[in-house]
Amino acid sequence: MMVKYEGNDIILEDIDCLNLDLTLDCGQAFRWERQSDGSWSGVVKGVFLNILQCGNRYILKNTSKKALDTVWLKYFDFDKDYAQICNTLKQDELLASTVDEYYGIRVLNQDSWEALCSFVISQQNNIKRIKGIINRLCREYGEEVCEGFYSFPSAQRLSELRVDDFEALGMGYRAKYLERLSKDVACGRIDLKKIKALSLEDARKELLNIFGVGIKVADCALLFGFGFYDAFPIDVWMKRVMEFYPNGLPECFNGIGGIAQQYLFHWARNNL
DNA sequence: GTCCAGGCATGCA
DNA sequence: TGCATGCATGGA
Repeated sequence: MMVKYEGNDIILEDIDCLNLDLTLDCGQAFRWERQSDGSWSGVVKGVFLNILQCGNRYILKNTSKKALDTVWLKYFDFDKDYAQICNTLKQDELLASTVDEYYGIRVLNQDSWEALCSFVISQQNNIKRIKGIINRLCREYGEEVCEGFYSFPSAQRLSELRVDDFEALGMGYRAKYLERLSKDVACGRIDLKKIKALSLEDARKELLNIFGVGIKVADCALLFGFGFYDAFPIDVWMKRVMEFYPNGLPECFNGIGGIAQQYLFHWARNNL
């Protein structure tokens, strides 16, 4: 990767395998908004970004080296060798064509608190509605970082709310899950940093103890928010995909199953 | 009107 | 341990 600084903008070049349109709108993150010029705007860890892709050139507008180093390098996982990962995954017959067709999907390194809340909300829900609920949550209880763009509210802030407040955002029966989760994280009964340091197996056990978190939500949180690239969430779409793997998942998925999953999920939603 | 969406908690066997 | 059922909401 090459980094250039032009005024307040930062230009990144020579990045392999990052298609912003696919990555920011494939159901792993729910808060990025596509602008009329084709760029994407969003807030991560309280930091705003507008980013435009022109081929293999990425323009980060009006940002800083500090933001790049502390937030965006990790979020987009620029250190990971995706070319190599994609080659490995293409040993699988189904992924051989799928990876080419949707080349450039990356698994984002999201904030664990935001990811956990997001996927609790996601259960038995569709992506459009999930986005609406999360946006209302941020607008009501987050802080405005840039005009019209809000941070994801902290557990501390959400712990002050009552179940009715969550219901008013349209969360339905998931309101009670968010209410308890916020209070448990705010008071320290659930320690997300500690969970992040555990093994995949132990982290999964911890998440499964949370009210409103089952296997699917736990695996999504582990993959998208806790850095476990081997987590393999199975939702209604992936259940359909699993029929293509009657003998179990191939060996080439080992350690990177979650990335394989993201390509298969996208393929399933477009083809099944 | 019915069915479905990045499912889970609960009760029961 | 495994299975059936209820659950909020809005779009198709």
